Amino acid sequence: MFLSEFTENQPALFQGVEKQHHKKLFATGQRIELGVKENLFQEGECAQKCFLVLSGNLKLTKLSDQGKEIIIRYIGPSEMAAIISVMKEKTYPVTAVAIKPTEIIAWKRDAFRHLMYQYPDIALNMLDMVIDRIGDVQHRYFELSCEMVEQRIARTLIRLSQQAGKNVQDGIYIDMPLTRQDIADFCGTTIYTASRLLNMWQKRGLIQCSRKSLTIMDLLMVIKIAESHGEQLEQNSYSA
Amino acid sequence: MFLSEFTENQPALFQGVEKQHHKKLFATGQRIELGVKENLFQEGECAQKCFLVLSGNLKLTKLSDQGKEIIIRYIGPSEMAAIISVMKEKTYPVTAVAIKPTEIIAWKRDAFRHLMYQYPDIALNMLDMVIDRIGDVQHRYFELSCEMVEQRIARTLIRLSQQAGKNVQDGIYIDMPLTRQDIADFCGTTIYTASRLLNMWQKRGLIQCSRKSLTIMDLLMVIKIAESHGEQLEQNSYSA
DNA sequence: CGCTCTATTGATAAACCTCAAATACAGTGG
DNA sequence: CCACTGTATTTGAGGTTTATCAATAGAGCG
Repeated sequence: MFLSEFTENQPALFQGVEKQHHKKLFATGQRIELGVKENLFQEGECAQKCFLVLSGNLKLTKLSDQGKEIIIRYIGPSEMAAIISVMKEKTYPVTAVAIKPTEIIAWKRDAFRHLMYQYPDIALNMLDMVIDRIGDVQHRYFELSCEMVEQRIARTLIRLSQQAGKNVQDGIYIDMPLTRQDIADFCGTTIYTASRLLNMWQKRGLIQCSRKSLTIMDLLMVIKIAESHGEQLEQNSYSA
Repeated sequence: MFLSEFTENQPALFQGVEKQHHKKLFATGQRIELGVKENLFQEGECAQKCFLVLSGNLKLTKLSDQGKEIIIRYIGPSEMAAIISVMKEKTYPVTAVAIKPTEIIAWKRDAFRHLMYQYPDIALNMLDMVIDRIGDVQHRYFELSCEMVEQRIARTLIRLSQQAGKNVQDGIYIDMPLTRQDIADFCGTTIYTASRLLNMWQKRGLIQCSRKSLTIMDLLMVIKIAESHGEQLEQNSYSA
């Protein structure tokens, strides 16, 4: 984790950081238009901020021209977002939605830039983080480009389980409120296809899902599907 | 452009940079496995490098498990690549192919990291650059997710014309050797579909293409296709 | 002028989206 | 606790886009 690492190594530096941030709490469902200058946390004076999630989860989404919502990623505790606000003048249309009560701290653009100038460690940490991000997006680009829906949904489940999975008696429970629409939007398919596949997997005992919960019972099998090179495992997916 | 900006503002700093880089020339078709430690520019001692293109063009690609090639991006003069090598220990499987004779300068991992520590401007410039990159990938992720092949190919042409376009008498000539396969790989379709569409556009006078050259005659119309919300302009694409 | 590699073109089929309709569910107020 | 209502999900049928396959044609090269 970026910040804690940093603060552990150099507690003195964090004093300065501490002074310049703002704490905020968002209720479930609350939306923050990251792209709108005047709207970022409702503080007109200096809206260009980046932030760190302390607790809860945010969903970062973007709306296409045709009204289709795409989920960029989910972020949870210890993850940062909106670094772009710090580096770029121009705004860009991304929305963050709290899917749980979420606590964040934010830095103003100039304060954060100043910090990075003053303490190159911060800049390098940011760079490191942003490069991880590129890896992620690029990987998902690949999946979309090469893989079939079945594999992509499987990967989505794996991804979610890595980020918000909790070991429970009968598998890995994904501790986030997710709709079918969310899952579909996260891997570039439709709610219908997602529904069909999830139900099939449930029948086969791979997962256990209801409206509000999702548990992976057989992770190995899900991984197998994600990594199958497109060939059908067992029966045809769309039959039965 | 990152480096020139930097050198103009602080010529003294560049002296240090100058000393620590390596110049290399690649012939057309030469491949560089960026992911293989021992192979990056054939200098085993310290393979983790990032580089800047001085002249020519490189194609950055990644091979999928199923053998499908995906083009990550093309880079030309003044663009950097492989920053990931500087920030991450782990290697990752990307290949750069020179599609023209290409001259680059490279920095060793440690040298570049040191530079960034010493001169935060460099780190911030890198951060800025990497964030631009995220924007690009993310945008292409969107396109793949929401748009039809026709629009994506149109966007690819626009993108290429922005990067390597030269104004000529009858349009914008794209100054890069591109095969149909390249165009297909760049926007996530097949050579067949790309061929069909390009030929159709040629018949309609939008572009002029042969095996080795590609000229956009009617950029406005290409933009219109790229931004059409999926509805057919004129006849059905696959007929005629 | 054969040989190889790339491009074209037609036919076919697969994957998946779209639409419509039915059903299940969660929350709410009585 | 139950009926009610609005939303989320499921499911089927049909259609579209685009990949795949196969075969041919063309370009460049020694």
